[in-house]
Amino acid sequence: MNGVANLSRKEQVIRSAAELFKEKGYAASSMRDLAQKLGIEAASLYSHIKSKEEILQTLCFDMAAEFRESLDKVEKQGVSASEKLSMGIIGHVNVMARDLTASAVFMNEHRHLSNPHLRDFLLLRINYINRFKAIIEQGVASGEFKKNIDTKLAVMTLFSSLNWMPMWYSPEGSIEPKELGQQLANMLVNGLKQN
Amino acid sequence: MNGVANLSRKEQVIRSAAELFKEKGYAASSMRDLAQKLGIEAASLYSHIKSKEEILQTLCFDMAAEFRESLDKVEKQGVSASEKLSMGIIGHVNVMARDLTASAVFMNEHRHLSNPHLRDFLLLRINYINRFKAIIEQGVASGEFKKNIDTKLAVMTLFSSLNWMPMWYSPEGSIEPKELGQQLANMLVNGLKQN
DNA sequence: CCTACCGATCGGTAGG
DNA sequence: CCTACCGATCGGTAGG
Repeated sequence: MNGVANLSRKEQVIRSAAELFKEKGYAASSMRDLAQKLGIEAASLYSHIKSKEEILQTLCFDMAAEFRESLDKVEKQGVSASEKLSMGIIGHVNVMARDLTASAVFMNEHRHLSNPHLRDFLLLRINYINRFKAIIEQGVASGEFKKNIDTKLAVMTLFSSLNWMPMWYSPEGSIEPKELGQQLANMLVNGLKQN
Repeated sequence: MNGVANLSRKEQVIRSAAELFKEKGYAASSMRDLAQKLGIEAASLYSHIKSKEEILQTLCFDMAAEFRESLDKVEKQGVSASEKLSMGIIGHVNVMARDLTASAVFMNEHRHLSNPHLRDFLLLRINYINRFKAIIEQGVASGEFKKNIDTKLAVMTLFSSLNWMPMWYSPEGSIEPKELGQQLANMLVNGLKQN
């Protein structure tokens, strides 16, 4: 009946759940914990959501959609592979920085999705990774990147670095999201060593 | 009474538990799941272990000790900072490759330790990370690494890359542990770009 | 959003 | 290593 208020309350539930899932993990977070965070009874949660897993699905697939949109824009740019890779990294970091809590859940808790959701999620993820891999391969083909790199290893290393970020990064610290993305891109593309 | 047989059986329990914890996560793994894997009743597990958490403690602190020993050896070498960093990375990868299952648990499930174990674990980890950070700082001071890198960011990126490895690496694949360590070290120190 | 409640499952113990 | 069992907690429903 009250669509707007319901939506807003549902978003509060999802937000609180994300914080809880990030902190304790999905499986160790109980609906009673979540209710307590919101100051209501556990049974009352079910007027806003259908199930515990529905919350996880929302968090995971919403993040996946944002990552995809970010990469869509980058692929349209007519720039070199190394620039494209940098832009992809910066875009990925920006999406994460917009919601570090949901990003952490996306990365660490997706395995608790049941099928067919888990399967769908993993397909989205492998697709996203392969699009980055293609950019690296273009860079190898064009001579921008080293010929002897293992592109699968390179792309997995890249994603590892990016995906752990929500676990340690705090926007209150010295470095801002925009600069973080640029530093990360620079480090992964150019390495630590003085040329 | 039968010390050797007991120890061996206990190790089987811990090994199976590690596989389960890696696959489903600690909180979502039940002692009944574990018992089933071993073909015994859940209650029988408790003649080999004191509690579910004792298994997690064993896995986490044994891995932590191996990482520490590996880094001890590297620090004794009288080599340049970039060589030391490469050796540290290769050593870390070697330790992980020796037991990918325990490594995954070490990385993903340590947060389920209760205090004071969790606190102790986090102290060990921050100490290990700071030793790597010191190597990077030496490299910056000596001019081997770029002056403008954020060393905290660099070390967190390094560990992110390393720590996700057990999640995607399979020794049955094309690349062997030794080469994986070298490629990883090369990528992080020198970057992807052609010099 | 609440009270009252359900069946299932949890980690673990007693006693052999 | 087993049978038998415990109190606690789980996700979720009925009915208001």
